[in-house]
Amino acid sequence: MLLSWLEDPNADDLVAFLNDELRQPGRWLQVAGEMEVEYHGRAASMADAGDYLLILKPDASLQIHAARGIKPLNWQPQVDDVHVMQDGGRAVLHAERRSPAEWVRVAFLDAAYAVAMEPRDHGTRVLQGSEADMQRALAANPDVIEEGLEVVDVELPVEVGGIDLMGRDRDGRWVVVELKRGRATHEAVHQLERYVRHVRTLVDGAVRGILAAPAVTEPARNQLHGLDLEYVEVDALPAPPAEVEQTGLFEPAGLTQDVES
Amino acid sequence: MLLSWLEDPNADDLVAFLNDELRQPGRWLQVAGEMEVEYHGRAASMADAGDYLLILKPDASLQIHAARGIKPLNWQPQVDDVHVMQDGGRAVLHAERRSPAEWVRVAFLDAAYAVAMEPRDHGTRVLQGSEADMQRALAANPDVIEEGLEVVDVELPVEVGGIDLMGRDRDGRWVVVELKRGRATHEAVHQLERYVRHVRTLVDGAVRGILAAPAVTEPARNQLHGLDLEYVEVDALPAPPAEVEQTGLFEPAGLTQDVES
DNA sequence: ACATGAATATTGGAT
DNA sequence: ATCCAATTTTCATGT
Repeated sequence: MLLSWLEDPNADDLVAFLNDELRQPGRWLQVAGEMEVEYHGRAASMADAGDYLLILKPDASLQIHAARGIKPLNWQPQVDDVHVMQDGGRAVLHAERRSPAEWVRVAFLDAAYAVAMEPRDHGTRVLQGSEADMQRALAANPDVIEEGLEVVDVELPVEVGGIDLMGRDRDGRWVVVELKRGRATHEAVHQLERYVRHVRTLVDGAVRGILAAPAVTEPARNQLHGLDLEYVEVDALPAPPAEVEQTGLFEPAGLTQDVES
Repeated sequence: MLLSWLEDPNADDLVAFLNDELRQPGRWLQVAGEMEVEYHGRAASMADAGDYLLILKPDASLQIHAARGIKPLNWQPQVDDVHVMQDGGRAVLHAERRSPAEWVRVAFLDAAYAVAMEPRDHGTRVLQGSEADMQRALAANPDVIEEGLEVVDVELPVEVGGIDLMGRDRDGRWVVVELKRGRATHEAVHQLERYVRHVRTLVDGAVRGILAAPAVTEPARNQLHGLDLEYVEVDALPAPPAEVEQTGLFEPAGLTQDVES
């Protein structure tokens, strides 16, 4: 991964560097240091001077991270125009998005470093344990939900939304199944209730509603019972996550380190 | 912002560097280069070798970014333990979280650089235009929703959830108001319908339901009408976002640059 | 620790 | 372009 970089640049050098690099396609930039950040658009925010990390990716997404949290302090999923200029002796970056109309302005008070990378094509990524995976697995093997259950439809669109699994139990009753990959809340119960109520207007005979999830919140479980709906415990992942000790691969040869919290 | 850094380190140097820096509290680390990333926990994922950016913040949050998108490829909001070690000639970082049990493993195939920063205390940040702001503004000035509306309660907890605004109109009828800071969808309509239905079981007389948002999706609007509920357009931000041209502050002295997409 | 609901949610898919 | 639903959602705020 080619890269060029600047340490502790002054405003002139930083402006020149950024303008230079932004002219090249495919660049991935990072600038760290003391900044002020302002945003106007879907909301509006203003951050006083602080030490932040600005990331500008080759896909023209921008994010500014503070020293804590997963989520950026400010961001823009798609930057349509970016300008870098000098303003009052400071390097200033202005990123604009057309739709929705919004902009982020970063004033660099004291840049610690700036890096421009040129990443090669990234590798592929596979993810297991999504709700779609669950749906596929359960559609192929409905017995996990209930002995004798037959799946008739998957992601069946009805007026009030999409029914995850539609089936018939061993007694021929219709069964509406709502899936959640995580702990199901009362929202999931409301969804299921809506679907069941809707299906009851469409078909004759009994209609059962089953919430299938690895866990339910206590209030949700109570609501379920009150509405005469059912809960079945279903895991999102086929196998439980392997522990470090179980794999045996990652025994620390280096230092064992507890992270500060 | 103090920092130390390494360019194009070999496995030994990277392991030593990371172990060294992780021992210090308050460090903010970034490592860029070719990596393999594996995750097991709430889900499971595996990313082939690719150019990524790993960020380990002083609050013990970890994220690994690919060259596109706002969201990281992998992350961990709270790392309880990290180990850095050598494995088959590669530097390997293993980050573990206890609850929920999950881990991320990063194998560095070709690190381009590693930086350790020590950020000072960050500045303060103010955000305008949240739903809470909307709620406050409308509670203080309900005429924006409707002439003569009187707000009786804010965030009123009822069995089926929390009612954003509860009021009475000029004719003394109860009014349930559901707020959305963005475009309201059919989910908001369902929420409002639930609240209105519930309130009707609690009080005598007519109960109106109003969805207050800057916009509604077309299906949601149709559902509203079908349920005899109402929509009022309300902006989340007091003033529209200022354009670059309007401020006059950010005229590019530097290069005007269109970002590649 | 658990539950709840907002978020500049982002992201991918369907229409 | 719009709408919809999942997300390892994260995050703040209650209880």
